[in-house]
Amino acid sequence: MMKGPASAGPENPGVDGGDSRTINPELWYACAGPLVTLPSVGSLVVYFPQGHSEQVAASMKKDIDAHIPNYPNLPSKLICLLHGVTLHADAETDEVYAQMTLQPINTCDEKALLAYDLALKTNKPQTEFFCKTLTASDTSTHGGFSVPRRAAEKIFPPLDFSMQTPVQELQARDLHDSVWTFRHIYRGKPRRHLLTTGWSIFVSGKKLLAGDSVLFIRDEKQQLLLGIRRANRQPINMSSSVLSSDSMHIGILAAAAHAAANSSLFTVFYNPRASPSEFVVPLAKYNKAVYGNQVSLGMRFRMSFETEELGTRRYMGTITGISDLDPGRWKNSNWRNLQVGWDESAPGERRNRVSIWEIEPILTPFFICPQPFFRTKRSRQPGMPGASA
Amino acid sequence: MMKGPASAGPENPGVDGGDSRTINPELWYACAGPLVTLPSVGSLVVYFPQGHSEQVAASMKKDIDAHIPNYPNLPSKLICLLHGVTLHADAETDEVYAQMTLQPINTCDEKALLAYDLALKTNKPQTEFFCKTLTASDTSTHGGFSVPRRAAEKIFPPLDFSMQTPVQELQARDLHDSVWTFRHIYRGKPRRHLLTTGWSIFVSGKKLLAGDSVLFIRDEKQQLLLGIRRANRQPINMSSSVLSSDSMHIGILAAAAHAAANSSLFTVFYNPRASPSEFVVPLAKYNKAVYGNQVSLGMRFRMSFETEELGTRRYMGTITGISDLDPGRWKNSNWRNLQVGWDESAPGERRNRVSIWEIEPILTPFFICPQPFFRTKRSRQPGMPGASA
DNA sequence: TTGTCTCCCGAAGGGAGACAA
DNA sequence: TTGTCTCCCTTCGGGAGACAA
Repeated sequence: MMKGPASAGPENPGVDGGDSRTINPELWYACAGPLVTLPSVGSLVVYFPQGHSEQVAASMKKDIDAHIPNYPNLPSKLICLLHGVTLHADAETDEVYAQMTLQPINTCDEKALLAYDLALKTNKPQTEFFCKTLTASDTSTHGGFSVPRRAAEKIFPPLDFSMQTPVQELQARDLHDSVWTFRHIYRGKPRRHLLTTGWSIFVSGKKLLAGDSVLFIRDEKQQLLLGIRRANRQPINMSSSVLSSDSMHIGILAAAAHAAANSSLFTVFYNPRASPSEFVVPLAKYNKAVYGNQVSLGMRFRMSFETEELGTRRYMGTITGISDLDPGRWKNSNWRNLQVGWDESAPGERRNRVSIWEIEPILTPFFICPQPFFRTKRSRQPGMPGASA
Repeated sequence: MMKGPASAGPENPGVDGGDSRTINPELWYACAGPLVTLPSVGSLVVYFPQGHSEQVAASMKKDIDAHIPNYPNLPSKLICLLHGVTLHADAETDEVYAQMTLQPINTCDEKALLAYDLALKTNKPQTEFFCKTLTASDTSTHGGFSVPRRAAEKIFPPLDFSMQTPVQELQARDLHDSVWTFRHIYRGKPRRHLLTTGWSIFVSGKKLLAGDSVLFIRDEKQQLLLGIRRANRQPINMSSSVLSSDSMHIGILAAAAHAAANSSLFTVFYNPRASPSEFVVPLAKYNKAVYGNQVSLGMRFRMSFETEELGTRRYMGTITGISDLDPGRWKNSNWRNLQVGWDESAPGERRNRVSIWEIEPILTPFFICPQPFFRTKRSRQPGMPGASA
């Protein structure tokens, strides 16, 4: 058994510590999942304090307490200029998250805002990759990783098949720029691709379990990148010995309120896998959804969900109600104000409340708002931003 | 090798998850260290937002950013009623911390407050314990833990010395109420006490390194308790993928300000080992120190520090300056407003700024304020709480 | 095509006394 | 009294093909 020059464990060229250096965006997006996009720097976005609060609550496994003070000056949504986005990965868990710097802007010029319809360029890189959910054998202490044939052929450098048992050494970088080395061998009867030496160190290093997934990417420079996605979406983390959850929630609201009052910058962390809370939405996407669609009770729609193996699938549903999620605190918010039912029973947790920009309404010719009394009660003037903005 | 019924690892009877159940106070205090006391529930305390902020900054390894808004309505100290104290330990690291529920009280009746001089009952339990700093051999993969003779005799149940090699099984509970089982044997030539089977599982489970300490307590019910204290006081934790450090600081200040404005409850976490920031001080202790002593430049004092092995030692120093730590944000605060020099060079990090209630002034008959011009500039009226309260 | 088993053999590590600081 | 070493022997677990789903 030949050990690499740096013996066991990953080799980390960058001075990491946290993860404050540049993270490979391809890998970040691959780990984040097919549905995650981030708004472009310099674009306008809508920030929902309510959604932000929800994400923190999900991360803390704790409901928002009732005794958080109201911030009457903080609207349920803030139009912001997105000053910066940096990609990160948790040093412990590799969980991906993004830091965004936002600046609330004056919303007096509503016309200009409505006209804001920048092309939603998806700057998600498209690259060759494969993703495999780990089997019990893959994570067992006996033996290595069984590489799916097509995956090995598509992603890994070709082996020298003139050898009796073709072998090579693979190097792949993870989100922290740590290099992991694997022995890639083609052996057995019948022949198959395996990763042997180096694999178990990776599994234990990342604390992977059967059911978790690994993904390999080959980037444009023919370098291998390596990411993980954990199966159990249990809110991994902390009951935080540092800050009470009250203080956290207050911190979010007060920081946003302060920034709104002064048009100053504030910073949020967006954690795409912690909870389905895309609380920073491109203004163009928001406008298109809110002013482009007539939503009504009974309306049918499609919505994309992530599958295993990094694909997407669309499920059909029906709008069963339109109401504020938290009428006390966040009145007239568009945040998840649609109650929905689903045609199929849920693969994982299907949500029973969504926001309008998450769905694709199906406007059949025979089903354009036939029941006027189903319309939302507060008749919304088309062409006006929501009441509380 | 006889495995316990529950095979490897600790047995955890309580449904832990976090640590929300009752933590053994003796063990908590032992792990917290000899200098840590917590104010009594129902007593009055002084809360320093500045100190709280400092602790969070230390936990985040991040300085307080300049662009945190000022909270002009938030004084540098709040007199609070302490409604509740619960003891906790971090599920990951066993780091001890306390959650305190505070209620700011109206400070109009200053006379009553000054009169407040409840006896500072130290409710720290005093129990039999021993603490040993782990050697390289203790933490090596080969062999177990060498128990100091006196420690074994004082704390462990007596062995049956009629046996040729006396052996017994020990069970000890940690802060999470997990039970760890060890084989305690008296063998070797010359004879010594050792913990063998079970020890390495404990070391790896708690991620102990040479230099860390373990402590065993025998409580009044003759049960063994087991705690750890880590050597490297590196701020262990998180660059937090949940909340920006700005939001955290704002959260602290806004939560305190909101509670102060409404005389409502708020919650803080006090982490005695994260940083020397005792930011919740019994009012009696505060009053005694602030109004009982005349502090002057050049004044000599003693101050207690923790030694290894859970003892205390007092070091001598001299007051070299009296000034606000952060004159911009927290004017006229008593929080660490004394600059000090030390007679001996520091064992670990000796602090160069302390608060008056942390020191014991030495009032020599020949050294009672001989230099009037050394007095603090804003002549403090004795009998008046600090200007900003 | 690939997940699991079992077998083989080398590495890791627990548990003992020796020895010395 | 106790920290480190070394030796012994068990256990663990990487790495191979067998075999079956």
